[in-house]
Amino acid sequence: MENITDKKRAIFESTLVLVKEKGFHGTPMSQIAKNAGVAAGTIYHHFDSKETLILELYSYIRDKMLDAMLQLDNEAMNYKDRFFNFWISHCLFYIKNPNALFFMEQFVNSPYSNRDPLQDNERFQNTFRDLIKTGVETGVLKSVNSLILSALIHGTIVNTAKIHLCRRINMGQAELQQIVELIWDGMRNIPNASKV
Amino acid sequence: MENITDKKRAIFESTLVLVKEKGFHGTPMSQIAKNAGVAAGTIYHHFDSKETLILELYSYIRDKMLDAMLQLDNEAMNYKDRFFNFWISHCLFYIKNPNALFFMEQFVNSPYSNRDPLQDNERFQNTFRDLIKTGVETGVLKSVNSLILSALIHGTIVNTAKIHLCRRINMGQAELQQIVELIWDGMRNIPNASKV
DNA sequence: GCTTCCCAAATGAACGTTCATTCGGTCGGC
DNA sequence: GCCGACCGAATGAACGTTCATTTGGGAAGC
Repeated sequence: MENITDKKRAIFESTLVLVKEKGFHGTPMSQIAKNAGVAAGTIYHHFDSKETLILELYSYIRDKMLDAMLQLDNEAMNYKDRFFNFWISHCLFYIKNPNALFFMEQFVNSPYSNRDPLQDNERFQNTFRDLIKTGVETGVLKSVNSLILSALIHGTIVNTAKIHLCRRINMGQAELQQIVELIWDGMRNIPNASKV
Repeated sequence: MENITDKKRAIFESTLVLVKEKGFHGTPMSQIAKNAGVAAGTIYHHFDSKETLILELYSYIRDKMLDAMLQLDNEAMNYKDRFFNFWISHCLFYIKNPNALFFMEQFVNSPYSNRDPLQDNERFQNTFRDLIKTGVETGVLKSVNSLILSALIHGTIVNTAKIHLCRRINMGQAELQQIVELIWDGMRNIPNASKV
């Protein structure tokens, strides 16, 4: 029942795991091939080069994440619940897919991410940004540049997942909830807030 | 008037710039040497290997950062001011030393950072953690695991600096101040906070 | 003061390895 | 028998590292 796509996926998964463990530099194409159960040459039937493979893997992961996000989002919820739901489900996605998280983190901090226009990256960022923008415009969130706000919030999500995964700090639903509350307290607009 | 240390520093600086631009993988020793104005072999008089060079550069940067932090900290301040001062000066350090920031970010997301015990890394993390711990213990900050809190806050600092450096969002003292306020609102303990 | 010797610092061509990529060939479906 | 998918040994370039050699300056001997 193995078709073309399955082989491609095997290559993707193999690359993902190896890059997480060894970094881009430390993962030879030969080992990607071996772990994927294919020959070295086969990779070049599916991808032009190692760089292309990495770039396409990035898009692949990004799309998988976007799907997961959109599936869990519920526009009918009130804003706070939607914010919480979004934050937590996003965070849980990272926690459940550590390979994806570490790959993404390495990727965005590498020269790969600057070579490509990454234009359709926009769709991913916008999904998130729109939620924040709505919050700012309706006065639920603080009146801060929504680009800055969404980047900050995304940072807290990634960070929380990393803390959970790297340090040995037990972090269940309760702790996650505590952290979102904290983020929310920072981001939300406090009408009666006038002090020196 | 050039002594041993100057050569080492030249190698460090050269590595820092190249790693930022091209990543660990993309910076050959030969180019590090060329940009530092030394011969390839010279690097090996000062460092055992490329890995050692990277590891030592990491320590070098970390210590420079620690010095900058400690110099600006003022234990006599009241807690909130001290928190703000710390956050902002830390953030400004990153903004003024983008090469250091991007190097560190690449480093911690690379396999290098797991190979080494990094025991004296503790001293760096503790400086920050102690400030947060004090806040939690005196009830100024929310009663959350201080390890988590300090990691979260450090994340916001790094993130803010990156937003400033990567996106073209103008971010002066005023915007920075706005962001710390926001972080502070999230982290501080709100005594009369009981709601559902 | 001059010469000699010494050694650490520095050099850069050469080496051996590793790795991305290529290519001639096999196999199975149509 | 043709075609696309797949294989894996072969290739060649790039890279980290080595080493025989040069350089420069300071100490010792006279």
